Amino acid sequence: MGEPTKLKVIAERLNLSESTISRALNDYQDISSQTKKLVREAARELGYEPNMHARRLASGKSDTIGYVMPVQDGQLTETFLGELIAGLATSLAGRSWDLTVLAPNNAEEEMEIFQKVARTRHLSGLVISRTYSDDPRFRILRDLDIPFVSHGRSNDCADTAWIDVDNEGAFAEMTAHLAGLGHRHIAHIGGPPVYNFARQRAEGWRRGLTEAGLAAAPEYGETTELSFEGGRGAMERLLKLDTVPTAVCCVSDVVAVGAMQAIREAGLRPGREISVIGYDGLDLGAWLDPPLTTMRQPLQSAGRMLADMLIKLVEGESKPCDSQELFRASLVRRGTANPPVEDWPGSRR
Amino acid sequence: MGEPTKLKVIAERLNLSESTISRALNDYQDISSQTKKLVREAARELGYEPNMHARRLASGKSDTIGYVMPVQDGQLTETFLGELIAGLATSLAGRSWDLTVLAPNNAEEEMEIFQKVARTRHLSGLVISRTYSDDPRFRILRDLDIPFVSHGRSNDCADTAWIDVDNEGAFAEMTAHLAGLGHRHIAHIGGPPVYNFARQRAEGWRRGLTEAGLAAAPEYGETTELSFEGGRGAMERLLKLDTVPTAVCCVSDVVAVGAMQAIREAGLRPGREISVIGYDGLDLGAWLDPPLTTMRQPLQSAGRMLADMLIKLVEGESKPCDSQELFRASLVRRGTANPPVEDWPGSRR
DNA sequence: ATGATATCCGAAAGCGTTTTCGGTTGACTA
DNA sequence: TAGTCAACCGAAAACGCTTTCGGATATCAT
Repeated sequence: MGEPTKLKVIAERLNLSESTISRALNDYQDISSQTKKLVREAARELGYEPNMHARRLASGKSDTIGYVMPVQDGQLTETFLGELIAGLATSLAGRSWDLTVLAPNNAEEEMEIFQKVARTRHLSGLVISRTYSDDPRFRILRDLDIPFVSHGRSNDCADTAWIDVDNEGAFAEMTAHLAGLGHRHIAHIGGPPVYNFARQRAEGWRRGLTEAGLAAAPEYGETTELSFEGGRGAMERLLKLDTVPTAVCCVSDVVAVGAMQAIREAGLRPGREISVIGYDGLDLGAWLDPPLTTMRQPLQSAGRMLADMLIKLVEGESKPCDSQELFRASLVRRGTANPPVEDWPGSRR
Repeated sequence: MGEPTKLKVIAERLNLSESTISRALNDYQDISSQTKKLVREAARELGYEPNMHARRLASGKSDTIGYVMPVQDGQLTETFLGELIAGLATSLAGRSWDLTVLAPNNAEEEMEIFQKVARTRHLSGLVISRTYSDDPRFRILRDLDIPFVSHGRSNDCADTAWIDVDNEGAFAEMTAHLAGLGHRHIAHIGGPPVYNFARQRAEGWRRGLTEAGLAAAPEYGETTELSFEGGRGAMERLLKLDTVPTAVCCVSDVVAVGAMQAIREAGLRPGREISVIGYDGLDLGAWLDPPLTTMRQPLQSAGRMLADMLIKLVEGESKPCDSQELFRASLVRRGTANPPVEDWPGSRR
């Protein structure tokens, strides 16, 4: 109730000037620690909260970063968005920065947002996600001189800031796990190679094969949409091959669930005749029968880390190329990855 | 590159005063339409974007609303957060308002946020979600005189703005559907009654029963956490009853999936011996075997509507009690709701 | 005592808008 | 022709803070 207290009333109450109050609160070095204490107490008593618009106008800083939501081509956004945004917001709130969310509906709108940010500088930096192998945003944001960090890499990220999971390592490990169980016919259902993570995961699968001394048959490298139907369709194709694989590495849990369905529809059982491993660590995988073996990446902390990185970039405390962090994903053993069964495919092999 | 153009340069270029430029761009009535056109053209040519901090300071408005994320007690947030936030953001962007996300870690922090918003008015309004039956936030926000809309109702929402789905109607319909299929023993696995939607859904189930001329046996009204394990546990209890229900209405899809698992573990098949209907319309339900019958609510537009409502409230164009919108959920027929099987439970009944 | 140095604080000029108020035109009425 | 009234625009004061610069006082060595 009543007017919010501003610097002026604190100044009058303490018989000091507004500028002194301001500098005291901002911990300037040329204010005696005694007056600082006085000012801080008075500010607390009076319930002072700085007017952020005035502050931002005067200082030229915005203390705000923007999270650019993935363009809504699919609806693959669901899972991690909540956690990521929450992580960003809490980390920023700790330093009394703000998070604003941008939701471009297409690449064009996204570009307009970038342009506007570049002109007005009303956002100090951006977080982008869902990166493409060939992602023009990296170049553009660099050219526009907008500080940014990406959740995921691209071809063009050598000297930008990013965090990512070691997709290739994860899929190499996944493949090794299957090979270790005795599988010799290990296929891969990958995602559209425009996504950088899809390309990396396919690469990891190939590396895993060669490291296990197995050949990467080209017909075992399927590619499909990141959806249930995509996974099912790809698996159906694999099931028609002369030598049906006994194990499949899937680019995502959702795709893996689709693959499982196709396996069931072929009269087989996932985890017996054909092992399946997914990726994402979604809870829903555990609810299936049998529960889906998968790999989980640390997502809860990703938001926080992105925020911290970006703030440091904005404040000039670090350089983009020093802000690159690779996480490892870890195998979650559930029910769909087992040794191959002896008597199958039987007559066909 | 270079300095962003401000009012001054437009003024100098057109030999007009800054104030005229400002009023022309803001479509004041006391500027001739001719100069307005001139000004607008010049502004476009020069790539003018108003400095929002200056604007907000001068006007005293913030043109920003805050979305308060649900406190992270569980992780039930996942599904709808992305869509909701996207809806909010796009709708706001259309009017060049901003969306900032607040992520309190507990009720205390949430309260601090409210206090701060009340003092500084740096956010023009708030959107809250995940409402409780007994939700103190409604009173507090009203007392603090902060414009807000809620996604979900509460006991105390008679004269506040909200949008919600007709939970009671949905579960009455769901129950009627099962009764129409011939079921006479219809149970309900509900959520914690602190959540208003959980209470409403339980109520809808009861109403559906009485409208179908069936009695609501108290032991058929289960209550549990909103999780897979919760659903499984509740279903296990129902399976131990003397008269096992032949159909179950579940408060959410996730709970329903848990219930299906319990049914399977009992050697029965969901959709045959025991029908199951969930709620939320999650995609994952369609991936199960058999696919889960459920009810879907319109979520994609909820964000947009919340934003529109709140803006109108802030601008004084409407009153809270006139901003109440009830959506209907619609049945998604899939595989788990069928007529009861004749010969079951057989000997036990 | 004299200057040199620190230490602390006030004055004042911004930051880029918005918005009120009054003044200048010209047209229109009487 | 004088007066009235719109229509249109400029001047100037906010909005609440930050930040530079210089001035005052006190401290110290010379």
